[in-house]
This record gives sequence, C-alpha cells and structure tokens, in this order.
Amino acid sequence: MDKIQFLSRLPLFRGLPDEELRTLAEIAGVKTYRRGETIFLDGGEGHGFYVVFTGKVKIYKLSPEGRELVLHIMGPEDSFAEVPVFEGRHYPANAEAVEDTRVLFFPREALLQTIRRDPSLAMNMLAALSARLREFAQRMEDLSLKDVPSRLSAYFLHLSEQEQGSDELDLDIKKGLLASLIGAKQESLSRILAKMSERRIIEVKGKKIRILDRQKLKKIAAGDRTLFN
Amino acid sequence: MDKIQFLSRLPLFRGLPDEELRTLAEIAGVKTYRRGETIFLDGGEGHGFYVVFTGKVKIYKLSPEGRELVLHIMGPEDSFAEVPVFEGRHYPANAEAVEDTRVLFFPREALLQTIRRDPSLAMNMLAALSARLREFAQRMEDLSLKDVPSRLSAYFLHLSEQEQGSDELDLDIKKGLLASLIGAKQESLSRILAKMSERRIIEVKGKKIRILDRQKLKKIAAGDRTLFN
DNA sequence: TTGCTTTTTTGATCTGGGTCAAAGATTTTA
DNA sequence: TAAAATCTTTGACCCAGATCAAAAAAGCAA
Repeated sequence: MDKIQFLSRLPLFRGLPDEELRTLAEIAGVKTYRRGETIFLDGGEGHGFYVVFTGKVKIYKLSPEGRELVLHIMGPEDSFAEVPVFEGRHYPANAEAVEDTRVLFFPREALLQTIRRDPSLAMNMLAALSARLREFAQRMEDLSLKDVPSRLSAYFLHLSEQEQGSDELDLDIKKGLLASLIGAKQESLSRILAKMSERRIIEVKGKKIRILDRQKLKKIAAGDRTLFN
Repeated sequence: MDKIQFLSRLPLFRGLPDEELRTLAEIAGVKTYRRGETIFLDGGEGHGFYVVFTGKVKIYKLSPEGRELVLHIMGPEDSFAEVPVFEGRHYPANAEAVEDTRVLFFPREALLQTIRRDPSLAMNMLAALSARLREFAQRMEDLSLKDVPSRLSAYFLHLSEQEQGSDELDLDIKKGLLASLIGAKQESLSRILAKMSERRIIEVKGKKIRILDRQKLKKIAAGDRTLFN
C-alpha cells in the first residue's frame, strides 16, 4: 500500500517536504470499520484526526430525542475530526462508517509537531478549516432560510458541478441519508422527488437522478415555489 | 490609546513575542462605523480580518428574498472575517455595526507573515477556527433539530453561564436581532417570551430577563414541550 | 427461487411557527 | 417636549413539512 503517494495527493499536505511526508506516513495508522460501525461519538475524547482512504463516513449530530442531522458525508481523501486536535480535545459530533471503510489516523501530537516545524501545513490546515466554516455558514443559511425543495435542488446542482456539469447524477447514498443531509424527513424527500419527477424537472431511477430541466431546478434552488402550487 | 496592551489581552495573540505584537499593533488600522453602517458584504473581497475594539457587530447572511440569519454578534475582543484571509479571498457573510463601533483591521499579508514566522499564532488561529466550527455544528443541530422555545432557552442558559450563573440577564440587543440570532421571527419570539412569563419561568422587563425557574428552562432547552401545550 | 429484512413510497392528519395587519410602546430627533 | 421613527406585541389565519400508519419495492441471505 502506498501511503506516501496517497498522502502527497491530499491538498492538506501540499507543499510539505518529502521528509515530513514520510514521517507522517509512518506515524499514520490504518483503521478499518465495517458498514454501520461507529468511529467515534460526540463528546468522546479525540486523540487525532482522520483521512478517509476507502469507503464513506457520515459525520452527524443526534438530538436527545434521537433525531439526526448529517453534517458531512466524507469520502476518499476527505479529512475529518480536526477540531479536537486544536481545541477542546473532544469530538464535536459522531462519526459512523456508512460503507466498509478504511481510514488513516494521525495522532494529535505528531500533527502538532509537524505544524510547529512547517508553516505550510499550518496554512493548509487553516485553509481547510476556513473552507469548512464557509460551508457551514452556507448550510446554516439554507437550513434556516430555505425550504426543503430548495435545499434539495441546490444539492443536485452541487452534485452536478462536481461531475463537470453532467445531467446524470449518482446519489451514491441511501435516500434516508440524503434526507438527513438536507435537513428533512425521508417521507418529505420522497414526496418532493415524486413531484419533481411528475413536473419533468428530474427523472429518478433508484439512486440515479437525471436532470431534465436545469432552469427550473435553479429557480427552485433560488426559492421559487410556484412549481409546487 | 494602548493598542499593544489591548492586543496582548486577546487569546488570539497569546504567546506572541512582544516584538511581533508591536509590529502587529503598528500595522493594525483603526476603523470606526456608525450604528447601522455596513462593514462588508457577503461575497466582497476580503483584504484582512477585524477585531472589535468597542461596540457591537452583527455577522449575518441574507437570503435572496431578504430574510436574515444572524451568525454572530461580535463584541469587544472578538475577531471576525478570518476566513477570507486563509481561503477563498471573499467574505462569507455580511457584517454591520449594530452600535457605534471601533474595530482594528489587520491586513492579510501582515497576518500571514507573522504566522509564517511564529507557529504560536498559527496554533491560536487554528484553535479559534476550531472553536467556531464546533459552535456552528451545535447551531446547525439546534436549527434543524430543535424548536424555537428550546433554542431560546438554551440561549438564556448560555447567557447565564457567561455571567457566572446569574439569574439576571441583560440581552443587550434588540429583540428582533435576538429572534434572528435564534432563527425565528420577531413575532414568534414575542409570543414565546409572553408565554414563558405567564408560566413564571422568566420575567421580562425590556431587555432585562430574570430567570425564575431554571429547572423548567433546562427542560425546555432539552426539548420538553409540555409547558407549551 | 423463496422468504425475510430493509428501504422507499403513499395516504391521512396535525401543528409549530410563519405571514399579514394593526395597535401599542419605546426611542430618537428636532 | 412634541412628533416622528422605530421597535414590540397581539390577533387571525395559513401552510410546509412533520408524524403516524401501512403498503409497496428493493436487497439480501439461505
């Protein structure tokens, strides 16, 4: 397994001298989790951070009554649980493998030492956290100011962008998980998908979505509700 | 005005050598804004970050239709707009003075250079961004999984903690702003305050709140709705 | 294949909190 | 101090989306 090569591709480690990279690669442990397994729990003590190697991890919050909000779905090359490395020492959310997953684990101290030695890692990390803050601010806005169809449409457009503007989207996750990711209930999502299909805005085949009318999708994302009345 | 002394008290600059601190103090510009004045707009180009000296600044998002979500109310010693320094170069939200306000402004380049020279500033900054991420994750959970009375109660308990557990709270901001901070409409907030007063959970006198029944407040914060039925 | 589990859809109903409108209170300004 | 502007409360009504229940579809194991 070529850990070093993998690490060198990560934006987080860009610009790091090979030697530092080698040290990090040595220190990083591989952990494997099966589908459904918990990686850590909200409030648990965090001793380092993770990078997904293969598989998929959901980062989520649970309310006392057991309702769930998914903050992120992390895939290969994504890192998570940086926060407790730098502040507070306990995890700010739960993490669970939604597929069989392998992750790299970097112990806090190793990372902190590298950061102290090499400002470029600090800068990369600051950029990464900043990007996430930006994303959260947007998510919060969406959650409190936009309705569910709008959030769903925005999500589709986002997926499409990630696939170079393709009209063929692969959700790649269960619908229930998608619902929780956009802050809705499974039943609501199902109804909205049905309505959007009926209106020929999208076509749904299992986990495959085809965008039929990008203009209308954009309108809905921007808050237009006329299509639903 | 003793900029250096002020700066040396900030958690962000803790551990910085006096010389670096002096350099930063020299570079930092003071800007003043009147109540209601815009400091920057979402999407505008960001050339540095700010620390509140006196006054109060609201950081907020606006939906296309003009609905507002307040992300933060920043007071003296709080810093804001770090994100565009490290990533993306444009502001992720709007900022407006809600009182007559003086802020210190640190140009991006000065900050980046100090960070490159001194890892302790990088570490402080990473800790600050991490703390904010943690806060955002909590806010997102509250926004999507909790109801308005619960968010309001949590806010009161939070204020109380900041005042060493006192039962006498000073909102210090307009009710409309508070509403927008907890993701509600002014009218809803008003009704909930009325109901909580009627139930003798709190007492409201203008911007002063007195907690009468902390137990019930905690119950509501935890999601209990029996008090409202 | 068959049966069992999990996921998704559909139907019926309920409700928290938003909207619109107007009155009342407080603050600001002249 | 008056009057103008802004902020807050209250009332009537409405609706997006949650909940509860059950059927249908899709995955999966034996």
